[in-house]
Amino acid sequence: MNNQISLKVYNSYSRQKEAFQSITPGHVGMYVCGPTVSGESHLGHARPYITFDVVYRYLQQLGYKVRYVRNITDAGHFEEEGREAEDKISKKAVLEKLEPMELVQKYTNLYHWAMEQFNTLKPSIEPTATGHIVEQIEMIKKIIEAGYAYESNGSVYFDVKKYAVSHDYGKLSGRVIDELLETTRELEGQEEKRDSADFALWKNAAPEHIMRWQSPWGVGFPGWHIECSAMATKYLGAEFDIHGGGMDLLFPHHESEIAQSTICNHTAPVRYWIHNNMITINGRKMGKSYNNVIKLTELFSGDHPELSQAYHPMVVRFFILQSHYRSTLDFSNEALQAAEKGLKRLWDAYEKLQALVAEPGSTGTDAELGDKVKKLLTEFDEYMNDDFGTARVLANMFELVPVINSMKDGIIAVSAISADTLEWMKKQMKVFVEDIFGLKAVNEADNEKLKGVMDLLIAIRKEAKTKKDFVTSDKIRDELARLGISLKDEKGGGMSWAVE
RNA sequence: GGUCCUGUGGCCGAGUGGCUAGGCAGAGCUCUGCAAAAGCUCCCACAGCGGUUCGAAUCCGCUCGGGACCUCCA
Repeated sequence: MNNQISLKVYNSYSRQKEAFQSITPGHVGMYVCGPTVSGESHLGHARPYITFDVVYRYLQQLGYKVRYVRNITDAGHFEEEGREAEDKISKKAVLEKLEPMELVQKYTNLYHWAMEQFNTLKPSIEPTATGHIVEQIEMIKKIIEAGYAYESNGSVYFDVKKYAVSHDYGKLSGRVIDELLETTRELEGQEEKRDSADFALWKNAAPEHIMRWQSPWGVGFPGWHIECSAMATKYLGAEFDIHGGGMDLLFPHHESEIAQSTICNHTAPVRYWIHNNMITINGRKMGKSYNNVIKLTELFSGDHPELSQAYHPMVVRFFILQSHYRSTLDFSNEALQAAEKGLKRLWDAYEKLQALVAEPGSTGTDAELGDKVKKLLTEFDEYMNDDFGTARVLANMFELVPVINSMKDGIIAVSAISADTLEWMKKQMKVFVEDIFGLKAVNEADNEKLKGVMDLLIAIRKEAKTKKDFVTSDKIRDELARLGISLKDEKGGGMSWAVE
């Protein structure tokens, strides 16, 4: 609990790191913008979910009871405001000859599957937009009553100009309201708005719309910002601690959320806005409009022209953790392959560490080494508390790797560090590697039968080696390698194996 | 065009006034029947030009390059 007071997070709203203090002591409310399930998730989507998964895990590690709300946008927003009276989901449903909800279900399932591959924890609540139409309508009503929204031709718009008179519209995204008001766009349907900066709370639905609901303003569907405001308010209250999402949502999505919720609830909704940066490919943001999307299914199977091989979900997770969440992260095969090897090295050492046994009562024969280890371990907490510095923690872990390997190989005696330090290292590594970073073994290896077979093969190979029958010993190792099982001789005559 | 971010060694990426980041790749050595793994050592970078400072990759200015948002977007 001591760490709770030293956590600092970068708040996009103030543009600086702030000491984190939850509204309700011991509790944290966190809302993260979830996926629009009108298509498959891609590598770019993986970043926020893994980033905020680590935030979620870390807050819990600090002793907070966290309510983590991550929505599913299944209501389909219009393609481009006012231009096409057609929502994404209904459009694609026609193409694929599926019911809208069937399509939504398909991609929701796929998304859940991918999240499971990444070993992300499930959110506390995963509300859907279609399940909260009533709440959204109620919220819009309140905004109209307050005088900050108006109805126009069956649609409802938020009055940005009026809001800006008394509120700081544009602060989060660094927008200047006058400039926004000047922006003139020749868009169809724009005449419904009093001002081009206004945004839709409710859109009247053209007859071809499949997803449509009855409202006080006629048949239509909710605007694309209101669902988050409505669901966050419902499950986290008028004011809550953390709102997360990608930086590309800063404007207009999150800016609009602030405006809506502020009018409706008479308070700014969010204490800490946290935004992750983009994953780029060849220096360019990954996104549909750039035609450079690598879907998660493709990433895991290697089936994409940009990919020279398949990448395991844990490799991707590790790759993302190796950079700071607020920096752009550039995808390349080289970088992913480096991550793959790095993760293997780290994980191997991690497993070796857990198998080390301390000498009871040992106080450590190498004080310098002991101090170094303790310093590296202490910094885990320090770095995480400094705006979730996962990359720096990993760097420290890699500094521990040679120490661990040397102990395993007997180059350094286990007793070089005290029993207490070793125990702490084992525990601290476990907490960070598994509990906070959410990493797990890449290969699902060991079942009992395979283990039995391997024990047998190892025994035969040992015998052969003793007899200098290297033909047999090499045959065993080489044939296993062909099957994807690596067998390694170790110092002291032992052998270890792993499924690659 | 406006707003903002950014430019680190072969590649990826931390860091941010003085102290080796780290990973991957590469070179050498040790260990080893061979191999793999592992250990040790080397490769010591911060776009360019000025300025501030005892001292700058880190602060300021300019130049050049890259990017994000301003429209759906993680």
